[in-house]
Amino acid sequence: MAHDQLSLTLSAVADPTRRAILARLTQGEASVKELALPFDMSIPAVCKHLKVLEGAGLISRGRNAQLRPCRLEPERLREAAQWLDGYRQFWDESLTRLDGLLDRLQTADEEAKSN
Amino acid sequence: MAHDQLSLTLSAVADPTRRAILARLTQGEASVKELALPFDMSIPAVCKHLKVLEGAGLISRGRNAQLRPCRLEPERLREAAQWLDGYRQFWDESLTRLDGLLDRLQTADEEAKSN
DNA sequence: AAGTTAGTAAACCATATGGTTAGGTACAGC
DNA sequence: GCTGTACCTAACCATATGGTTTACTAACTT
Repeated sequence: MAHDQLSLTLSAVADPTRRAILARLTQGEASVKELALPFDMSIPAVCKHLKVLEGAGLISRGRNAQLRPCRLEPERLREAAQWLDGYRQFWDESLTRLDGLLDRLQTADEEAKSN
Repeated sequence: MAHDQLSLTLSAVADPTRRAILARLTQGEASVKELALPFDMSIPAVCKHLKVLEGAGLISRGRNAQLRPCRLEPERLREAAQWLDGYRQFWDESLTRLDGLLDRLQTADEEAKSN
């Protein structure tokens, strides 16, 4: 739908089947059949997921006889991670605020004990 | 569709309108009207995006008279960033391989010069 | 040459998504 | 109590998504 690269990457990776495929590919190249094995779904369905991943640039495909092995292409994941990094300060911030709250609670607790 | 938390987070964030809303909310709380302003789309459409973001736990909503202010909730973004971190080694690895390649090219170049 | 294996393409289907308009609810201010 | 503002719901529509089955192509095997 939206076809900017980041949206492409994120929506590709928003599907658990496709994330599992990526996880498998961290172990090394794999054929379509190998990739399909763990899933309770038809080979063409897996093919479609691979097309989505390839379209997002998250995998690339080779050729070896009648096999078309898939390989992980991590660059676009790096870009997505960079986008998320822009928000890191906000969860760090809430941790800081939580720490502050815990500090105040502890102080209050110690004051209560000392009374 | 897939309703595990990570899929919810990633598909919420896969839409550029919703990412823009999140970006706006890093500046602080905002009303629906304020959030809708930059977009060339109806208020109900923005409302739907807010529902998706809220459903994914990426924002929370308050109440102030007839306003229903939205506030960023970064925790789920942190979880998504953690998932992506699992792949960090792979883009680091390709950088390492690229570095190695550049090293070899440079060495070859220097050898060529010295001949 | 015939058969088998790996993968893709096409047609189809159900449901999800992202938008619209029209109409409703809740609160504030005169 | 009426009016305007802010927001939400409902109904609808077009397109996207995720799956199926069936049929095809390409390459290896015998």
